[in-house]
Amino acid sequence: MLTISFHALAQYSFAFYIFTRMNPVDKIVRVLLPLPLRQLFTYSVGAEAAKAIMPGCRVLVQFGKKKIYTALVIEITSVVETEFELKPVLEIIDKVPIVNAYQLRFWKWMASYYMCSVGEVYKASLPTGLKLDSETNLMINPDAEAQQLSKNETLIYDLVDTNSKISISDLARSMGNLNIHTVVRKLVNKQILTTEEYVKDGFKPKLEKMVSLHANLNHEFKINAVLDDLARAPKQFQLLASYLELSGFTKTKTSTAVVQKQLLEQSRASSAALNALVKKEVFVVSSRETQRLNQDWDGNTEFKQLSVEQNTAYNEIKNQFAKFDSVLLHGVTSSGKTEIYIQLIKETIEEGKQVLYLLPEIALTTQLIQRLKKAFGNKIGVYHSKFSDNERVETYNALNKDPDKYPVIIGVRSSVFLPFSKLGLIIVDEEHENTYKQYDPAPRYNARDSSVVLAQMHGAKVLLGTATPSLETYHNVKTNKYGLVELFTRYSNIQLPEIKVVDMNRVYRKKEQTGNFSPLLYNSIANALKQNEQVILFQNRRGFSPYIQCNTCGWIPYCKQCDVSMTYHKHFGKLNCHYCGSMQYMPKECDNCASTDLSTKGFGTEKIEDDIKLLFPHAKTARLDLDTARTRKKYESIIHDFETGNTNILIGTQMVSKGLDFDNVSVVGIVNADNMLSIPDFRAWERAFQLMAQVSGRAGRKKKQGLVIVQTRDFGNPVIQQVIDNNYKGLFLEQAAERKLFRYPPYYRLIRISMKHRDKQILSQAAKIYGQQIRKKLGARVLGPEYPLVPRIQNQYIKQILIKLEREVSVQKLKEYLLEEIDIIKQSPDFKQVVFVPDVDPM
DNA sequence: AGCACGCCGACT
DNA sequence: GTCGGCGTGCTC
Repeated sequence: MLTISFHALAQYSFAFYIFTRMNPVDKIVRVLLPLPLRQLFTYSVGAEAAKAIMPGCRVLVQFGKKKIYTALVIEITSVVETEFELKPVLEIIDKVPIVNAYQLRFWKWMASYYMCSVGEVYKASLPTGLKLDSETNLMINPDAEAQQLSKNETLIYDLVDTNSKISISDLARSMGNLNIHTVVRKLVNKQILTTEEYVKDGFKPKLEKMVSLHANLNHEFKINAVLDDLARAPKQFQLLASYLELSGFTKTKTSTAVVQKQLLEQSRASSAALNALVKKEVFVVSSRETQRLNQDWDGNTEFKQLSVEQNTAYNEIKNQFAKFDSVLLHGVTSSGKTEIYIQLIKETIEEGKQVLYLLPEIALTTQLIQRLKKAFGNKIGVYHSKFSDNERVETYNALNKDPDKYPVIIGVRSSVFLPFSKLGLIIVDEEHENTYKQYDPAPRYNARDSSVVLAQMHGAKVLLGTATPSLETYHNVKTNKYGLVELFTRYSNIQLPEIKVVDMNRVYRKKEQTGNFSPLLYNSIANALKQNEQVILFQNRRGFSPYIQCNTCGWIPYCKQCDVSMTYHKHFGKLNCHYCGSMQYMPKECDNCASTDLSTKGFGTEKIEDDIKLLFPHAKTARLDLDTARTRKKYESIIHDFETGNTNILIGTQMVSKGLDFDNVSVVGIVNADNMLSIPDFRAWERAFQLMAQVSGRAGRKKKQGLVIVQTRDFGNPVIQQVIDNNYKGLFLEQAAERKLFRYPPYYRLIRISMKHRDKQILSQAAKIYGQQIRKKLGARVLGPEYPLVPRIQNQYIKQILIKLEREVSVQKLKEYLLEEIDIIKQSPDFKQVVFVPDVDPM
């Protein structure tokens, strides 16, 4: 099976070579490089060494003048003669393949569907620790002769001198990312600097010290003699006694090695005492490889009894799986979908198959992992970008070596790349989430859609779960591609919250507002606090205010590199561009008219927290957004504080809407629904519905109905009514009709091609010509080119072309055609540096 | 992607 | 006249 699939990948033909010169080598390998290049490359390898290589193994190769990359072997063949000398494989990293045939097939599909190279997929697939690449280090040549240096040369010389050894990338960073290559090359040519190519260390296994008895102590009487000798050294005596206990010697009379850390803890002895015993030849200390990953489960597993409704849904899912490969589980928030998943997972792993449980990036909470650990203990592997890279390598390797080590993987979108060999079930939880789509860098894949394909390759089933399905998925249900199971009762009869809408136009007209709060929201918060209940406030915008403005002349500060207004962050006292991340100080006066009358406009989470602190000085508040929860630890501690009641009011962006269960939240406030509804995107209303429905789902307690307050100036908006009525089907029908009319997904496929260049004119020209060219073939399916909402990011102008394709059109040939046309445009000298970025099924 | 080669304008 | 910036093309 392996060979067949690898051949399928060998889309790159050998005819490329003209065999002119005899250049016999023992064996050659064709390898894949982690680069956006569409070919494989050939390296030579000695016949003896070649025996150790298999397709799917990594090798180190030099590519270009300097760089060393981790390439992946695709094919091993006999000698051919090439017109140029082949470079040799520098090192064979793996004895056993670390990429299997399923993965390669999946990569190939992904590259062609998402219009990128297989190398780019390869790069995205392996955790960084498995892709060693080289850096160039610079050092001073001690024998260099003194000579006159230019300004930049001196600067670089000094930097290398003070660091004694510095990598080119570090040097470039300290020089402000200037073009340093030319200067460095000159210094190397003058023999002032020397270079050294070194391969960065990748994965390092974690070592653990183990203590065992010295070989001399092979009889119980000898041990007893030692114990007698130690009568006057109580710590050492205690150590040995503890050892005998821990190693099981006391019971079995045979001893095994014991973890040093554990031994020291148990005996409360110091390492000095241990060293003394090593010296006396009582103990021997050795190291062994250990896991970084928590294996702390006590082995007890626990399965909750399914409720009647859950059980019905569970059986229904199984029925549907008999007819469909993919099934949507449409269940309201708190309907207990997780318990159903657990049941299905249990069954799948009992059949000896693997399960992949996908979650959107942000929702990967301790809450859910704990619940699954309770059911499956150490059978669960977690794969998450906020785990350290070494931990991810461990999970990858473990899965590759032993498919039964972690039969259940919980992970974010990139876990579709793990080395599965016998998937039985993929669960895509919160399937509507847009974090399943990667935007940058390539591959711009959607993990939800990709897992349907991945499952097909393994003959596995896919369960998509959500309270608010994406239109795409629901459409697939309607057209009989996916099965459907509905679950509309909440677990343990928690009532759905009551949703009240406040007309903010009216509130502002009557000047009834307190800060940004209507009387209803204000009073409800006050009430909840009085009852010792918790409040969640949702505002889909971070920072203090989205922009500031001069009250005299209307001037608004914009980012210098992007055409977008700067967001004010009070905490840093700075203006921040949310597109390129650049910061600048809050201006004291207007740049245009020097007036000092500047005011903040609009509001974000930071402003709301500020207001709340003023209005409810005794309430403990926390903010959950990208600024406060940059790391997993910070995110978890904010959630933990709220769970345990340490904070009363949680203010946040969409982060607060993700699959969290709190049981003391009585009020949820959607502070401003309008900025969700007014986004100029065809998915805006769908997204607004999803967000509001998900946030609302956080309200409600066991015995008390929760209250959701939606503040809006767009009182009559149908989406708001649909949220109030919890009317998903209404939303679907209305939105679907519009999508059909305006030719959008799910009825049409979209491909968006973004073009970027520093020069506005050149960009417009290239975009126009490309548009005209493909319009010849595609006609009115091509829209644009147009400037996007933010037409310039980091000094690059951007134009976009949108292609709307009927579902029936065979897309594969068309994608190839689109790429060919890009190549043609880029042949023209003027447009060589225009960057084309194709995005299939954009979000 | 990343790196070297080569063309061309700015400044001793 | 040289130095350093940036565009062009190739990498087994």
